[in-house]
Amino acid sequence: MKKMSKEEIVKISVELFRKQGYNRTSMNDLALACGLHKGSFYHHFHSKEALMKEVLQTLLHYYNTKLFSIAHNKELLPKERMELFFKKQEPIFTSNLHGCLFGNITLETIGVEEEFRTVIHCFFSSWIDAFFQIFYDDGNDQTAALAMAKSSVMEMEGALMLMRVFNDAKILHQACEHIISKFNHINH
Amino acid sequence: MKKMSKEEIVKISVELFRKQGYNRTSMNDLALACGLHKGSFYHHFHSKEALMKEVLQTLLHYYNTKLFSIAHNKELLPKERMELFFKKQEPIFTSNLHGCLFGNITLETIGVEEEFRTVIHCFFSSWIDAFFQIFYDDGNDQTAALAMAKSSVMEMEGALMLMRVFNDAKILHQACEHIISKFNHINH
Amino acid sequence: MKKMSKEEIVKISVELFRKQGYNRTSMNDLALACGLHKGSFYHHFHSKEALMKEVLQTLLHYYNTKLFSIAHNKELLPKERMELFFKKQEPIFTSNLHGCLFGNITLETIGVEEEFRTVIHCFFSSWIDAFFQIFYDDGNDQTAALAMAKSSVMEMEGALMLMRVFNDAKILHQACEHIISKFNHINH
Amino acid sequence: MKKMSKEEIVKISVELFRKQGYNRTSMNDLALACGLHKGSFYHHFHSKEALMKEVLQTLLHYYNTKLFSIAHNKELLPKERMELFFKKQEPIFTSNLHGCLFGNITLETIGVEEEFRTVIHCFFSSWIDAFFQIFYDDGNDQTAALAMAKSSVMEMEGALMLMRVFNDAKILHQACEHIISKFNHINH
DNA sequence: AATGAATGAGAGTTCATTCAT
DNA sequence: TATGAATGAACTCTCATTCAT
Repeated sequence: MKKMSKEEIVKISVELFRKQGYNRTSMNDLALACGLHKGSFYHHFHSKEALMKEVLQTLLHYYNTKLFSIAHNKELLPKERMELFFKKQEPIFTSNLHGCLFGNITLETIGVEEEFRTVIHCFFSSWIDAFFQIFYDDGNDQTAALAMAKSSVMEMEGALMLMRVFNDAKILHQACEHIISKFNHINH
Repeated sequence: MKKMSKEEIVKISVELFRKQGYNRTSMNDLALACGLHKGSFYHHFHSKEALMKEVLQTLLHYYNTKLFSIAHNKELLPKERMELFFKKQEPIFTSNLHGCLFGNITLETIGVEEEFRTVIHCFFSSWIDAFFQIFYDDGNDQTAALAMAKSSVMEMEGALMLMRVFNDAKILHQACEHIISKFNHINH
Repeated sequence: MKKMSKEEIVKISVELFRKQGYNRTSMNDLALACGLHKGSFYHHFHSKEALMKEVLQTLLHYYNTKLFSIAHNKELLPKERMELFFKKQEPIFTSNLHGCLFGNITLETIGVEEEFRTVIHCFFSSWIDAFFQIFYDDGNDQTAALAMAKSSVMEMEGALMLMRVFNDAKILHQACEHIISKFNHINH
Repeated sequence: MKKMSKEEIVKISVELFRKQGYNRTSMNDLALACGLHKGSFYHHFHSKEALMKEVLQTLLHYYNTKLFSIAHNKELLPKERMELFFKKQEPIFTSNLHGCLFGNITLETIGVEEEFRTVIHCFFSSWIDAFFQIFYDDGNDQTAALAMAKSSVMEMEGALMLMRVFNDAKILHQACEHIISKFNHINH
């Protein structure tokens, strides 16, 4: 009788969904990975969809508090915040070369599963907001900062895709450096 | 009795896979969309995987000849080539806001279905090659041109992702403009 | 909800396979005969082939312990052992005139399904071994005893075939008597 | 455009059915083996069952005229007839170690496909009749000759089964020799 | 005749979900 | 709360058969 907390299940589920995607990960896969039986899963989550939603919300909360919050830390210079952001993000996204769960499941689900759209939307909005803050504080005007934020998020998600295609974590690293290179030198 | 050619089936399949992804598109979905019976599909393709491979290869060939080839057209200025590329690509990628099939299925399948990796790999390599040619001809040195090419492809794939998340084709358009803005003014 | 144990399922499956053969018995047939749903079968056996293997192995074990073991019972005269063997075997093989599962599926599967060959091989080897022991103990030398054992097994399998063709259980009975008639009179 | 006569198709079908059995041999398998397309098959035979019936009838006729007829050739001694029978039969039954079509499909179909029972019945009756004739002419009384005939056919069918299980054509050969050894020495 | 496309039933299998114990 | 058995829908795929060309 293994007692599993919701948190542990969510943690393990993140990893499986991140690797295999939403549809190719069965409830059985998840249960086995948790050392539970399929049926036991339904004591914690009443459906696969509900589990996924909780997974995404937990992850969003984690990103908000651990990563995106860095952008608002006025004790650091904008460039320093970005560097810290990259430093903290890299081990998460490159682990096992499986990328970012949100990115991974966005294109798989967005055309079919409306239920995830809201969380996904929030995730990307928060990320863009975070980068916007950094670029704005770096002296760019609002429109410029927003454009830079969006384009940086895009570049990172694109980098995560190419990283998995080419099996090469350096691709993500270089994208980060490219973004860093956009910062004003005046500030330093 | 409706007669369907492989080409027609592939065309219709592209659209369904593009919208719904690989796993959520069943052989039945595809058959119905073609006005055929489930079993009739296997007259043309011996498995779903084989169909998908043919879909991807056909599409890759299409991109190579219709889009990526533009990059090597020396009769146009580099920037003009890029503009033509964007002009031709936009209606394809934005139609129904379903994005780019390759991008859409990459993150869904790459961790599980090894069989598609090669075509996907080719697609991204060809795209990067094409952009490299343009940036190189625009006067950038090899390393710079390659970096610009990669980062542009990433930005576009990221833009396609955000386009679908935010239901807004403008996002892709702006990414294109952002890339165009990187061109040297000297050439013009 | 009807609960079915593996053993019960195997028992029922033996009967169906014995009557209809391997290929003409569908998972649906088996499920219905067990009062289960097609899909429920896969809770117990992960494939039809796996089910069949278990069926054959269970049956082989049954034959080894209940029938072939008689051959080694030194408390009985060789001829008595053979008579006991025939007495015990007859109700099994003649029930519903469906013959012997191993014999029935050997010629159906041996040219196509390599997976069953090993168990089938074991079955016939064990049977020949058993008869060899009896004939050897009856005073025949090794080569003679082996030849008699083989030819008796062949005659019985042939009899089982003709029994089903002619719908007549007597055919098997006569084959048994014919084999009994080979025993030395000296022992008695 | 390959023109195939019914005879050629039947010949090829015998081989496939002999190896793979009835149910595991698809119309497609047969068509391909004949260098035809599935659809073309139905110009010659209106169903798989009809094809099989014709295959069995053709084969029965072949056996009747080429093999079983030997038994009635009064110019030869009974034992010589049996020897000739075995000589002619052996290459047919041992080729590719696939055995005898009738034997191979009897146990697969007899419990399910009533349509083949009659031909199968005829085949075995003819065979037993032939052997009966030989043993009767060898000086055995009617009941003895019939018993010997039956038991010889059984032994041969059993030998064919074991031959395939043990991948060893010698098994059939030894069964033939065993049968030959039953002949009266007085006649020779 | 031969072809190639379509049919439709059904096979084996997977899977999210339910529920008695 | 955990288990293990059952469910039923859906999925991929096979196959005998049909039929216009």
